[in-house]
Amino acid sequence: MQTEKVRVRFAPSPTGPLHMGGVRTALFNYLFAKKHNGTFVLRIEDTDMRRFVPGAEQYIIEALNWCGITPDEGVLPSGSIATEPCSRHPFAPYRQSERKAIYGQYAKQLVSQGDAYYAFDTPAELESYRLEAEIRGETFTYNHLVRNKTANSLNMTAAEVARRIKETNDWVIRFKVPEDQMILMNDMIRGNISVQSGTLDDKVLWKAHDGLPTYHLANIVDDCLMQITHVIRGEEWLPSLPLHYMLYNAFGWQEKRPLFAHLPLLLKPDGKGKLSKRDGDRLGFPVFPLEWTSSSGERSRGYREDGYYPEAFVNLIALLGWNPGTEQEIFSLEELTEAFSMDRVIKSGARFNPEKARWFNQQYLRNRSDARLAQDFLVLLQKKGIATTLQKAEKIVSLIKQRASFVHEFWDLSHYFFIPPTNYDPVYSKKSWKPETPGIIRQAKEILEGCTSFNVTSIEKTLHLWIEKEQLKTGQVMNALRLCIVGEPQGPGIAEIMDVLGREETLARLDRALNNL
RNA sequence: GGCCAGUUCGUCUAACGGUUAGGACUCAAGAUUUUCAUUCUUGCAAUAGGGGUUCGAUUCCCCUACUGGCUACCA
Repeated sequence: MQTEKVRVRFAPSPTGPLHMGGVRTALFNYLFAKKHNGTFVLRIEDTDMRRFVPGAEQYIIEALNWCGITPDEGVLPSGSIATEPCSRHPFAPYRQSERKAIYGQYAKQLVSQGDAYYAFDTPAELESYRLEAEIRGETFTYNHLVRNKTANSLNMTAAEVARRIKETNDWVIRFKVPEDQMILMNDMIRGNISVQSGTLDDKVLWKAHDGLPTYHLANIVDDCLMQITHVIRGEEWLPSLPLHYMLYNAFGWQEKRPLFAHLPLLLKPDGKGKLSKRDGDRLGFPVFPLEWTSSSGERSRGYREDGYYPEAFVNLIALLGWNPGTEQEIFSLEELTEAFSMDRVIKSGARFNPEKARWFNQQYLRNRSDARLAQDFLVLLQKKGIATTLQKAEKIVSLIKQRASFVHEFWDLSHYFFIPPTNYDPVYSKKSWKPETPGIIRQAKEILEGCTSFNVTSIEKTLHLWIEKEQLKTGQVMNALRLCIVGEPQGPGIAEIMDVLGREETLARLDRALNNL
């Protein structure tokens, strides 16, 4: 076990918006770091220039920021990636494209040690190997059998190699996987894993043309240089773990090799496979923390724009693949940090459930103070062109909040406070508007006019006294009043609504209903 | 196809050899209520299959099935 300070990193590629699985990986890294008083580093792995997407890096930073899982190292206060070393960011730059100069020597070291080699296969040649294998019903694996037959630095003189490198651009550096070696690995979540090296292929470490290493080389070199102690990443990386172990061994870095934890994947709510961008559109829920518009103008919705609280979002993704072992389900980021432990991470993939996501937000909405909700409500009302006071907004919020999961639902739940009903729910009318009802409403009007102070308790008291005296049915009267005032069978207690509306508006609505029904 | 990992209610999960297999979401029923909702109560619903090991397997081992990932000069 490491005795030095815990250092973890989240190392996304800027190939598009980070999806919720990526955020979860970042979150677990963050939680692990905080739990152990360690450092959470953000590093941008942009070694594939063809897949680079402008704006993706900024999106990643903004998304993490929205979630409150901000990196300790790698990102400047301005929100940009640190490019110059300083006390806070000692290993800058943190963008791999800016670290180009570093990787070359390590690739060359492996070649000169005999752990890697120059391979001169053209793309066309590789393609034909694949085709041949396919005809035999196999998948082409670039292994020791292949490297013995192809043109590479293993089977030519140094002079020939030098000549080839000079003359062509079609060369890569491949890792030379031992022919027959049992690779023993350990994962913090899965325990011991072993694999025969003979089943592995000679992965490309250095690409032709763009002068950049592949993920594998850059990742190992940077993790070592940046003194990363724990690599927490998605399960899709598990098949690369043997290569990464071999790389650490080849460099003689086995002492510095971090501990690995491969997180279970997030799966589609239905059907097969891991959660993808498309599922959101198809099933009607966001897969991204923030809204994203692609260069082609295609828009993907975000949790933020859908009205989720970042706390709720973080809470719900934290419980996908991890649980505290208690029955607690609602956790602040601080509580998560306290409760998190890697040995309670689940091994199997977690199917995402959008309904439970809603429920989480509902919990957070309920726990918000009326004052805070009223602020948001006011903004929403403003967009509808409705002016009201903070006091009134707060009062209405307190009456409707337990019916909502999102703030944007407030309007549907409260419009009748601001706009009198123009049409009356037909089913409800049929049920509550009887021949004798107009008479009752007229009487109710008089009663309400005479009600000394127009507040909830006095309205209720007055109404009930009258109902009792006249031997009316409570339900009959209340439903009729609700029909007149709200127009539909929904909402809080009718006295509460009258209280908010005020005497004048209440009576006006009764008159209106009398004329229209 | 090959390699690796996984498999408890529909979903998220608890139980790290001994429980009537627990909780949450969803759904259903009931109670409360002037409507809707809330709240409360109850209910439906699971150890993939087959072999072992053991006094006893959800739990340990093996096989099969299924699921997922990977199999690029992508990460």
